Amino acid sequence: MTGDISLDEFFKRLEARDDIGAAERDALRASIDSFGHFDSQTDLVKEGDRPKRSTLLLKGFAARYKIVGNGERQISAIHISGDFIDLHSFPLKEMDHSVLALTDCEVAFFPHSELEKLTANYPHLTRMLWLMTLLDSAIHREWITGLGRLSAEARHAHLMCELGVRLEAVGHGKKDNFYLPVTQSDLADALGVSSVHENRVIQSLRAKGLLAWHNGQVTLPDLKAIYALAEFDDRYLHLVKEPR
Amino acid sequence: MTGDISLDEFFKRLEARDDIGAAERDALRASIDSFGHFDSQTDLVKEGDRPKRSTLLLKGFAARYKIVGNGERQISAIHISGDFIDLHSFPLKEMDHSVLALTDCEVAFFPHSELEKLTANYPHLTRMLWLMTLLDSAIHREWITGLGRLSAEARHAHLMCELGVRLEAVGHGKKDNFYLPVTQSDLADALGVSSVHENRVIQSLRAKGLLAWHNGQVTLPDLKAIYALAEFDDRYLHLVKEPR
DNA sequence: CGTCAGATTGAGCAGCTTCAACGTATGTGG
DNA sequence: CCACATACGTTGAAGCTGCTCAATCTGACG
Repeated sequence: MTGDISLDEFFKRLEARDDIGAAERDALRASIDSFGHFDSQTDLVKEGDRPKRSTLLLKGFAARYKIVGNGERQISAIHISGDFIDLHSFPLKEMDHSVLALTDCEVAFFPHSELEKLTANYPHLTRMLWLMTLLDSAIHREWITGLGRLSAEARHAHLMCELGVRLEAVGHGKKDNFYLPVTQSDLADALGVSSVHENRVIQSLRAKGLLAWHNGQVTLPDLKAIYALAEFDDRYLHLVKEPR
Repeated sequence: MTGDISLDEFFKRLEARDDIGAAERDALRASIDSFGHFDSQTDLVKEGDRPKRSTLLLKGFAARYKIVGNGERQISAIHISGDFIDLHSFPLKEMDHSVLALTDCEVAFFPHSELEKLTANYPHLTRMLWLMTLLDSAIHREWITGLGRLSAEARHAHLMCELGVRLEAVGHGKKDNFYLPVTQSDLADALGVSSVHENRVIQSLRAKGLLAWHNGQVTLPDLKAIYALAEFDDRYLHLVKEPR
């Protein structure tokens, strides 16, 4: 089962922000309790859960979401390989939202008891894990800005730009060309629009020559133009390697 | 200058989630470098800054915000007494947004070098500081859900409910009655609407008997009804005292 | 009394929703 | 291999939410 499984993307994500020593890598690997698989469209964790472990996404796509009163869904984050999907449940204890597998997912489980040992013995590594949750927070703020002040078209464009950069940073595809096997409905729920309108937004971007999307393969033919339309600046992703 | 200044609200905010020992309190107090004041409408930190210290808000209201291309502003968080406004700049290093004083503000500064010592010597306290940033994150997610899937009226109601609970938790007013000296424009920028529409939303809530607001004093005459309209459930604020 | 920030009002318009239908690809059981 | 089911994508038309522009009102303050 563990044959193919690697922490490559996770280490890349960390290394993109600061050096991680061999001892720290070993400590991280030793903190893993087990590996797991989730089928597409199943929940990895549910709102109200009190997980005793945190889940690192090794392979696949997942989304944090909440359901509102009328049954509509809002996605607050899309996670890719190398992302911890619920590291925050370690200090927070109770989940205030659910996480759904958008595709089949491979994961690694880190028991909170092991994470607690890390916080006692590896201060720098603790700050790096803290940092990982702060990156989620930075992305949340960017989404809030988009939802409040940008058009649906700009928001869609922005999400494509963001995913391109994040995927490239963990070695999956390029900024302007990557695999994104999710539905228009999923994207609509992330962007806060109806699936009908999301479809029209995509058509509009296609017509402008800013987006191609076939069989889950996204291409952004004119990066400069789509960055401008989306008002995208990747600084909020903090892809700067420095002592932390 | 330090005469009136106390960390009461901050300790209340922490104690609402877990016990903080005397040694931990002392360590926190000892980590303070200096105190400061900011006039209303001035920036406490600016996007792009690389602060060498983190700022704890002791008194007043502040807002994190970004400006978009057409000059519009989106507020992504409203902070009250006892909130760290840029604790995330400790691991993140660079600010990806600015923070504005909505009123006159009193603050305490924690140099990052001191925070680093805390992470080396006080693992539990470190997790509590981490927790403080994760609460911001939880609020961000709730705002995303509102911006994406609730009406402007429900969002306004939700924000009032949230601020009531948060203010009561640090000893400022009651859930249904508190002081909020900000403008309708500020709220509009937090809720992602125009100030004209925000004014109409407020009038509608007043007409329904769900909101009174004079001279900055907010009253929610029918908590149950406004919670229902806002779909407000305070679990995302994690006001549960337990070992962390 | 003039000034200014903030609040309020009206009218017309744009973005997005809703409802409903239809298209298209893939898979499945008989 | 066909009949059917299912999921996803696409299209049209009507309507609502919230925006823009512009004017007016109000209270605080010098």
